[in-house]
Amino acid sequence: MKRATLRDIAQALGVTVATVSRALKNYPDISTATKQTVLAAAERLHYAPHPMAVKLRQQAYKVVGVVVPDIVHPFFSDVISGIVDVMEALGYHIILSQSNESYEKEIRVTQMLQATGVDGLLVCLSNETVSIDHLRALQEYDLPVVLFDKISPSLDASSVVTNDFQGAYDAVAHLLDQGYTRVAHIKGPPHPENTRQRFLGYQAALAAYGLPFRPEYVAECHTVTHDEGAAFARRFMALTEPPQALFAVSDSVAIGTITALKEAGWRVPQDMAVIGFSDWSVCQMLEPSVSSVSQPGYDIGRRASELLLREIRQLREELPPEHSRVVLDATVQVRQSSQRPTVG
Amino acid sequence: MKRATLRDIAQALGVTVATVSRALKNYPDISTATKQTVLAAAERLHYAPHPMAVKLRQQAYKVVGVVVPDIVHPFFSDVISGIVDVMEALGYHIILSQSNESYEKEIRVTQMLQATGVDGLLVCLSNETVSIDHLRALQEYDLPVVLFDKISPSLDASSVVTNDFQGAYDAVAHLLDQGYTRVAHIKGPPHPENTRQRFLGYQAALAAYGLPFRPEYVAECHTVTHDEGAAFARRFMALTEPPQALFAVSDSVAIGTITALKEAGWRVPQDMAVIGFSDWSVCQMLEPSVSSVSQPGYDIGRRASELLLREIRQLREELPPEHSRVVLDATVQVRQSSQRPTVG
DNA sequence: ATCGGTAACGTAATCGATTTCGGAACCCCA
DNA sequence: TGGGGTTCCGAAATCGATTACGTTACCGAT
Repeated sequence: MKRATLRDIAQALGVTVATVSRALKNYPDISTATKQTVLAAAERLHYAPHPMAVKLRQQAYKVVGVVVPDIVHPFFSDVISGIVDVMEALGYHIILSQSNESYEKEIRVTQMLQATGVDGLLVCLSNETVSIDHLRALQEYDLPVVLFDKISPSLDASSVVTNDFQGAYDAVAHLLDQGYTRVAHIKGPPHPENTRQRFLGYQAALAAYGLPFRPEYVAECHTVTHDEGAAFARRFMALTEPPQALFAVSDSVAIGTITALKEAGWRVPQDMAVIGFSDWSVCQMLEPSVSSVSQPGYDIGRRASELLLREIRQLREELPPEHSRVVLDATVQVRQSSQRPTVG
Repeated sequence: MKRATLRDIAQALGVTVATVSRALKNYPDISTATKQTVLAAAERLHYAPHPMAVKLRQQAYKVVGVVVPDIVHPFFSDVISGIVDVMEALGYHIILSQSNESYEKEIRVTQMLQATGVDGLLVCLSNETVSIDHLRALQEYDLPVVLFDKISPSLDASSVVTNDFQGAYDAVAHLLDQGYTRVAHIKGPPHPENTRQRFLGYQAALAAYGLPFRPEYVAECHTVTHDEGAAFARRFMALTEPPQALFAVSDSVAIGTITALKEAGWRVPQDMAVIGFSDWSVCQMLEPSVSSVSQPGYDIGRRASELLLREIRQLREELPPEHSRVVLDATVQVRQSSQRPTVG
């Protein structure tokens, strides 16, 4: 079965395509009688507008591109879910690409997205990304770009991120509020701004509570994995004065430390309290349940989508584009692993 | 900066758009000299073909639609990842939609995808879906559809699924091989074919090992959650002759049972062995680590994509469409929760 | 001088929908 | 009877790129 075109309807009724088009769009200067017959014929012939013909005319695609480093990651699943919900409600579709944390591939996919026709782009930069010229190039051609999660301050664009500093600060404050004075931190690699902010939040909390910064209580990850967490936990346990509590840059690292602590016969939280970052769903299922800082992934997706849609609208109305930088709070989820037993 | 069109180049060089088009596509009947100047001008004016104009002419969009019940689900993340990898390699993009396990929404999004212009569709049916008329309608208009995971035998289309029967059979056989004779099963609701197959695999394994089917050892979930697993575990423990091992329809249910068992002072696997289904990444992190049957999500995505691309190709070459039904094996991941201690 | 051949490019239709600019037919009223 | 105003619709341009079909000019051959 072939789809009918405007011409098919026009020929069937002995009118022109112009009339058919206007009748279908309910223009006032088409008689009611004609509209009725056109509508009937459209129904009968299974008419549906040809999507590309419309998009060519309208110069609007109702599609936005989304680039994430890794689709298989619960945080990005949340973000994507938020994006889809907002976009779908307004009749937009999303095209999904992943950069695999590769700078090269990020360039490739953004260019492919532009070439395939999108009204805008939502991008989370890869960890490898250093220059953002490829995104500037898109903006030069009037393609709005909104960054989320991993952003670059050097790109003049809207962005939505988690308040990593505040989340880290709150996590450490939660530990300090319980009377701990020796709190360690396993930080991420220096480059992604996010993990650097978590480290700064850790430092700021210590300072706010009048505690000294002790370098022997800080370890720096390279791979940010379970195993690295375990290794650092063993290092901390070997200290003459081990920390009482630990804030880890990610949940995988936090869980790794807990595994190592338990293997060494240390109890969590009695012998060491632990809190992670990201609030993976596994945190609730572990024994003990793991405290963590939850990032508002779904909301990040929503807000980023709204900003992008606003810029698309402004562009169509030839208004100057407004950029906003949104920072969403992270919230501490207190569970067993960081609850200090009532001090005797 | 505005993107240049063929006409811009043509006017700049005093030739026609036809010449420019052919020069850019390296047609033999264009002189080398002309090709050079056209290429140079194209470069200079930042020419890029207008995507919609090309797609309108070619009647091919290089885009496929993907419909899943729920984006925020590790299994579907895996599938999507496989789809993206295959599609991107061939220059195809994917448009992502979710049905939220709603039949109504599944109809809406499939129609929207057709209307927005895709070359084909990859669909995982929602649990609510009863009729598949909406997919038949797509096929009527020569839009290839490939189903995966949740499929419908009544649709004449290619499909890719996990061998739930075999996975369940192997899981139960793994338990029986260790000498257990009283093995319980927490089954899913009757409707999705997948969970029914797991139940059938359970029964088949019992029969193959010459063991009776004992109705008191079977419980049926409605919500398929952690809490339901816990409740059924308590029921099994209360039996005068409790089962020695348990096969759960999902990991969340399996983990729920383990929680309840531990709360009641039962040890896993010593007092009851447990194995789940899906192999979520949390299984490796729990204490004890949880055995499970892993579904090949990434491969399902890959195979489904390949089948869809084949049908798209066949359609373009006016060949009769070939349908294939692929069934991929699930593999048992044996961990601590199902390893019988050496019997004394 | 004429013909056939070919290299190199132009003309125009096409994909399907939208929209601007008219234009015919009709009515009303002076 | 003729000017002005509606009503309703057609003609044609437009969005860019692609391509079947011509056409021109120039070559060597007869």
